[in-house]
Amino acid sequence: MSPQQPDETTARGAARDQELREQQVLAVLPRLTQLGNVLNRGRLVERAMEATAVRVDRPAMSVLLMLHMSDQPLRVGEIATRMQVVGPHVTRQVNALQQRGLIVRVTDPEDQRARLVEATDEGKAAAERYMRTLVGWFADALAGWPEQDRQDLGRLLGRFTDDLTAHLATLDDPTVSEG
Amino acid sequence: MSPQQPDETTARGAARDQELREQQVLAVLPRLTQLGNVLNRGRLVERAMEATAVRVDRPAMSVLLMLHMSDQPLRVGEIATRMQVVGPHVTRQVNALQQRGLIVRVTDPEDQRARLVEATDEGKAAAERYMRTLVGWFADALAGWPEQDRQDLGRLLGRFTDDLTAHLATLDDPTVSEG
DNA sequence: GATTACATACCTAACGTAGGTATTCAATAA
DNA sequence: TTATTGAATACCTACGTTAGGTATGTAATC
Repeated sequence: MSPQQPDETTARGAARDQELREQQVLAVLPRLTQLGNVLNRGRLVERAMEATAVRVDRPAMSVLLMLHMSDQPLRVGEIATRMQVVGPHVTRQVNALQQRGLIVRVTDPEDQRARLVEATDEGKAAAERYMRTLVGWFADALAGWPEQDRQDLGRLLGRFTDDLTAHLATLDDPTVSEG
Repeated sequence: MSPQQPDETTARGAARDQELREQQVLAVLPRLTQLGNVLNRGRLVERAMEATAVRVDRPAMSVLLMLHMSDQPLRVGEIATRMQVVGPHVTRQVNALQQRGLIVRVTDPEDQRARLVEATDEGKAAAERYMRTLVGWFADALAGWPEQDRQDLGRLLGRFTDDLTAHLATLDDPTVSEG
């Protein structure tokens, strides 16, 4: 600790700060793993579908939700982009949803190569029920939290995701600087 | 808003509070999805293995990390429990790690039904390199954060995971009350 | 004619389930 | 006390399922 400068601006201070961050990350990493386990292997989606009598599989529900949140018909490619998956994956799910009558495909009048995917009334109702159930569960889990903590969680989680995404991008492409 | 009581204790206040929570959850859910995508499909694990010249697949690395963090040999069943997976899955990964010389299996002298899995020197070094790389990335991503935010993220993420796990458990088994 | 938007067919990774073998434990018979 | 035997435990092997990706074909557009 230099007597001239605050600790953080000295070389030793920066090193100690980095070490502190690494300690904190070491504590957070298992939490992230655990959270992933709860969300994926806890069959959260499957249980919500059971509770709301919607019987499609997980990625299909994901497509249906995407449509529901967009409030307008979407192209297959647009759905794929928003879900960050490749086209054929969406095509499969759209096929399944169509067979169950939850969506319809119409050729885009503006470009006949493209298909517009739109939820049917039944599809919209199913998505709405499903989402209410899921959101209700999460909201209940947070019911005992102080308002400030709930706000902070949303804020920090969002920033964390963004910063992590940005930082990982720089590992691939070092010409991009992180704002 | 009753003039007699603070809003939160009235029926209308509680309903509004619930609605507020649901709004906040609606904002958080996409973030969780996005975070899951970054962590899983961002091939984070694969890239860290590439960077540290460890070439096993993801679940195998997960087993190796588990061993590394325990600082002592573990049984196959114990690894499975800690990873929240079934035994055969661990067996597969242990087989792969053994073939690459990163771990050894020895019969547990205290119970010859069981196998103790222990990292070799090479395995320990690989796990250490891998973890340093990964933790470094996360720590760098959080480098610009105020110290308070980093602390809060760890705290809230941990509590969120715990509360969510507990709440989901009550959905299966309503006899359990949530502390 | 080149490109775009989608569909179809096939492949892979990360699990899970089913069922088998080797070892231990606990109860009973000799 | 020792031998026996049924049940439980710990693991392994084989196979199925799910959520994605890759490669390639076809129709519409530029």
